[in-house]
Amino acid sequence: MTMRVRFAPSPTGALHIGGARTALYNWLLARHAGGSLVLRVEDTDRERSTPENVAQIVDALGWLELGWDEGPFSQAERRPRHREEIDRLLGEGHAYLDEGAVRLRVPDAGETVVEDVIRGEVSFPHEAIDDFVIARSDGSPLYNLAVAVDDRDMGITHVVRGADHLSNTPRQILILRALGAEPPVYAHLPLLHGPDGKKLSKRHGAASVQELREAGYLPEAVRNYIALLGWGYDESTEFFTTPELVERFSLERVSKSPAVFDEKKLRWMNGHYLRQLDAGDLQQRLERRLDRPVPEAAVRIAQEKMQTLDDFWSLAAFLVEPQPDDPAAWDKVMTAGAPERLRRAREALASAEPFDADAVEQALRRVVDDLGVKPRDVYQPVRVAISGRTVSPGIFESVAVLGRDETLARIDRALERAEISTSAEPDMG
RNA sequence: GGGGGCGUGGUCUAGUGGUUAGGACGCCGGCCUUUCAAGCCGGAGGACACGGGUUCGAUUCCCGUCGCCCCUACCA
Repeated sequence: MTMRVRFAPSPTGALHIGGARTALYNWLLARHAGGSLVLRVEDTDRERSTPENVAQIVDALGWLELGWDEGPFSQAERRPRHREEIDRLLGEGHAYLDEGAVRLRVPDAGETVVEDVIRGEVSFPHEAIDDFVIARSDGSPLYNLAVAVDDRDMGITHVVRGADHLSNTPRQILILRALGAEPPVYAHLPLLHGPDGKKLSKRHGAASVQELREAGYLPEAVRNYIALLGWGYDESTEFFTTPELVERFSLERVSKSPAVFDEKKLRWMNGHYLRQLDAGDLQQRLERRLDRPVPEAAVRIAQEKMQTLDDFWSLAAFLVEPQPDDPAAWDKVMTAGAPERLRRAREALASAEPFDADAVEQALRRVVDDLGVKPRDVYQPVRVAISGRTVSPGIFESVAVLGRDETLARIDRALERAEISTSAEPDMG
């Protein structure tokens, strides 16, 4: 029997990183087994489900490059089908009316056992399960009923979802059995928690896929990172290409304990992916994102220090157009001796030939030697003069990319300012 | 309250009845006679939640306790 899995988000909000991970695991399983992934939108809560949220989820999956084979199906649209089964359950005595609502008859004794791939056998005593409602008094079907009917109708072989559904599973099995169907294989993934240990919610930083995208993360990095939230392959491998993930992922190795989303590690991993991109590709992604052309040379030298796409602008905007000074950077670097060192740097750069990173480096090192100062005493004023900040791509590369004319012009402007501020504060050194 | 799940350094994880408990992020320090969120090197940090067992020996098996989470809705 070929594997059929499903991703069944409820469109009551944006797709969270936890949902994204569930989608990824299902996708990996389907790809690995040559089976199918069904996208089913569980929108039977008409109060909270919105078309905008559905669109957002579809969009997020698209960005993550997690395609599906069938769907998206709307659970709400399958209501007539659910109704049929509810009537059948009623007719066969498996369910009964209670103040208009329909309740499933749950045996008083015994237990229902969930065979979970990740957690083993989990038993639920029937005494702890009430005759639960499967249809509202207006006739509309409820979650557990809809899920059970849909999973069976759609031929789902493996239900892979968050552990928050484990307690609902015996109810779904009870419905399935009353319908005369065999339950699928279940696998309940460990939940994702926020840094405070609580269930992940909007309050926990960049928790939605949209926010991750806006923050400048790469879909391939996000996939790699979330794959590792609840799963590990061996004792040291951290990076997996998507084909490797398809090949190596297995439910048996999924862990049981909840994980916490750590954006710091995602940043690190994203930086690694960013550095592997070829400059042209990165340039295209940046231009699409910033909606403006950016020079390839600037992309090339910024690449080695970026961790997110968003970092590009703060790191290299000065290469695209003049940037205002960061006052703190100015104060820190433009001390009493700075103007003299800047003047010497200007002089050396004026005659550097050709104006490339090597020549710039030689020129500036000569200034350092001649003055007998520390390298940073020369480099930092130059850096602040051209970029306005204490952080930038490599200084020699930055100067070379900026070009001689622009570099000299910016140093001149800095010199003017430095002289004004130095004479205004004669005591400063 | 009832039922269920989970518990390896701050975080993600590997692992086994006998290991110096491995890797990664983060953190700290050094190097790159330049900043740095990059790179390289080094370091601190865990007696594997706690208490009992079983065992020659338990992080690994059993029981209990505690903690956290989930379900217990005419939400999903």
